[in-house]
Amino acid sequence: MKTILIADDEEHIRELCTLYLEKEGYRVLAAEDGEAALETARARRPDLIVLDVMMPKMDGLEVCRTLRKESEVPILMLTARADDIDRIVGLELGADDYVGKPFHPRELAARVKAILRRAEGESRSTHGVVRAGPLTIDWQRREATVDGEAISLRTKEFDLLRALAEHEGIVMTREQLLERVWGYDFYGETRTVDVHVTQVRRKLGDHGVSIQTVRGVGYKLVVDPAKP
Amino acid sequence: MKTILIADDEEHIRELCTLYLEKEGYRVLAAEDGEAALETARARRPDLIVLDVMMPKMDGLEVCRTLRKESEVPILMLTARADDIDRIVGLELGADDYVGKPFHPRELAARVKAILRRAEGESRSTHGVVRAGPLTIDWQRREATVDGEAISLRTKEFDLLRALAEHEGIVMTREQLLERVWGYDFYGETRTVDVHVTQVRRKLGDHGVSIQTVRGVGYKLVVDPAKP
DNA sequence: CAATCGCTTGACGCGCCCTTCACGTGCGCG
DNA sequence: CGCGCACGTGAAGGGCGCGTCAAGCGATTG
Repeated sequence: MKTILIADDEEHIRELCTLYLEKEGYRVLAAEDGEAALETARARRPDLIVLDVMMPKMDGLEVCRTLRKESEVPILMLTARADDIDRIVGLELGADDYVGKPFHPRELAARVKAILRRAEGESRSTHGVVRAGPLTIDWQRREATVDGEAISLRTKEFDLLRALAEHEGIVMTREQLLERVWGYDFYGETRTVDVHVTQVRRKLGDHGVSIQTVRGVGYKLVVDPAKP
Repeated sequence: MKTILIADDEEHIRELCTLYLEKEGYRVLAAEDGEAALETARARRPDLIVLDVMMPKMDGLEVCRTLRKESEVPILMLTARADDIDRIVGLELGADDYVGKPFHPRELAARVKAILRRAEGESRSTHGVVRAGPLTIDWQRREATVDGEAISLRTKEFDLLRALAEHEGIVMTREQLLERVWGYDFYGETRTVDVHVTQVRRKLGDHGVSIQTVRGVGYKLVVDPAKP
């Protein structure tokens, strides 16, 4: 049986995650701040660690850095800030994956399962690349292609499309997109998202992948199976 | 399992490097001065040796020279002085690579891995040379050429271009470049990178290889496939 | 000791892109 | 069937990221 350590300062998040992860058959440990996380990680040697970035005493980034020097244990970060993401998954911190806040515990459980599977077997074949039908997003090169043809996207457009592509078929609210792409401290209009969606739609063209409006909720990226 | 010998008179540097290298799966030996390094190298026959230039009793340059007469063991030099670099990688000393102090241990680990990979292939053809389209960077001779024509680069410009060329097509942030080229403890402006990029661009000219700005992120080196 | 070189940084200006406003449109619900 | 609300989208403005120049400064060299 695999053991997961989850570190987050909010109790209801720890409880929710524990619930879902135990349902998946994992043993779950919890820590409510960075120092406790580090201690528990060293003492209990979990098979995977979930770290919130924002925590008291020692933040998740610091905990991650410290742990990385000591072991290869897979680490999954929770973050609300899009800015953190590249550093987290990049070489600097060496985390294995991240989940943007707010998240559904089911998604967390899915990622955990995926990471553990990958850690056991091989790894890194799709490093830094997200695919959705004819759409390919390579964020290391920061290039997006549809049907093999490059499309030029501006900063926000790229991040927006990447966020949607990572949740292919899943509806994302404007608030989720704002947090993922703009960061938690963005205080502008939610309608800003709409404008960027329009731009991205125009650039995506008609190649069997599109951003659909879910009226009253948000947007989702869908792949048309009928298209070649 | 490969064995690495690290020689540096500062204990915390030895410890830090040992940590990172062991994490990569190497057995690590340590020596705190030049004579000890030479002794250990002869007795234990490591697969690679990391030498600090400034050491008591016998400096790294001297150790390197001595070892070179006895074996082909790959040697990586650590130096704080930019001036040393030319001699280090030149024919006289024949070190396999260098890392400027201050360096990030992750950087060291990456170079070590690269050298060992190269040493296994025994491919002297790519020894110390990075290619990207018409651009060739021979960092052992510390020469850069475009379309076979040499271009004269200053220290920072050369290291900057090398860093970008080693990640051809991959976006590097200003922070990554600063850490790589300037060292981890550089507390200056990130805009410094921009100025050097401008200089390098000017010297690169228009030969089908260029440094592209990725707005809001950083820079990447791209090769124009259309150019001859 | 003076002269030179290379690195850094401040300043300035340009142009892109983000954001917002405004208005038009169509879907959905009463 | 018509009203209202949610969304699409064009246009404008200005913020700011970046390119570039040049001065200052520490280091090095003759």
